[in-house]
Amino acid sequence: MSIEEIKNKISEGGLKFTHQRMVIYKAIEDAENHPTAEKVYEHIKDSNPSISLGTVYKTLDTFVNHGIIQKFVDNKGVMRFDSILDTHSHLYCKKTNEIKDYRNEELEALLKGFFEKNEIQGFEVDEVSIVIRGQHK
Amino acid sequence: MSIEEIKNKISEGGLKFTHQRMVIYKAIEDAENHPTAEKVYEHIKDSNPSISLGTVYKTLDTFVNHGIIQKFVDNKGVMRFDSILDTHSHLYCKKTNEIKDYRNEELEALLKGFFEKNEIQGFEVDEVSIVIRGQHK
DNA sequence: ATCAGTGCAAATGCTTTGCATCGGT
DNA sequence: ACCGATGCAAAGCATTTGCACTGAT
Repeated sequence: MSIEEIKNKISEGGLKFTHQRMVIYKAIEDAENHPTAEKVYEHIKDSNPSISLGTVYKTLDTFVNHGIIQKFVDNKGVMRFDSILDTHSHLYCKKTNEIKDYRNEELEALLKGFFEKNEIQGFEVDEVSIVIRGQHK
Repeated sequence: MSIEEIKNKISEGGLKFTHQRMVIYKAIEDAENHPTAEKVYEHIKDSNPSISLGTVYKTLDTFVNHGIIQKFVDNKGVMRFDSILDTHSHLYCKKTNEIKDYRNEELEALLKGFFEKNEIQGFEVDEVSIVIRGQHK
């Protein structure tokens, strides 16, 4: 995503465009494996030593609340951030603790079909996601 | 589950059978919505004021390591405990933060079939679980 | 009697909060 | 200039750890 596009994305909804937000957004977008707040901080602090960890947390939170990024919890209870907004599944590696995307249209269609046919009584389904645990070969 | 059965379950694998372990196991089994360590402690402390929160944490951890119970992380990053060991999905309620079981054989068969047919390259799948987010009607 | 289990308090790790200062609009 | 964004440090919460004491075998 270009700098202009990121700027527009941040500005939508009345957020101020700042250097910190630019850098933090790029860090999430560049990371291939959904980073923690700490990882984002590690990644940016060498070239931007003045950005504080607190700002990273606040900024990530702001982005999530404005629908700019998503967050979820890993199996250790730590928050992970993701610039991809549409539905996809995650592969959790027991060895390395990495979390990678898994996209499969057939699987998504299968699940969508199932929950359209089978209502859960007394419960309104918003989203369904899959957690695949295992390890890299 | 009877007291004798719980006693056997705990004794298997060389664990000592203690009053604390009995009480903590029963608290998990009785709870309909996967409790946190804190909730287990809340539930037992009136009738067992001498059991400390630290012991609840250690005991739950021991149970998990011996395959007596399971644990998972909720969407706030807090550990939840579950006396049911076989595969099942969870319903997360956005309103109440409750987590309920959802069991559906067709869904489990569907997923099992999918992952038997579709290998994920470079990744060995151990278990697949579904997270259903929504709210009670 | 032995050694695992327990209680308590201190420590840890991740995240949030308060508040004074800074900077984008 | 205004008001939101930032930096820093302190506080908060869930969980873990260390260690002396207790109790099941």
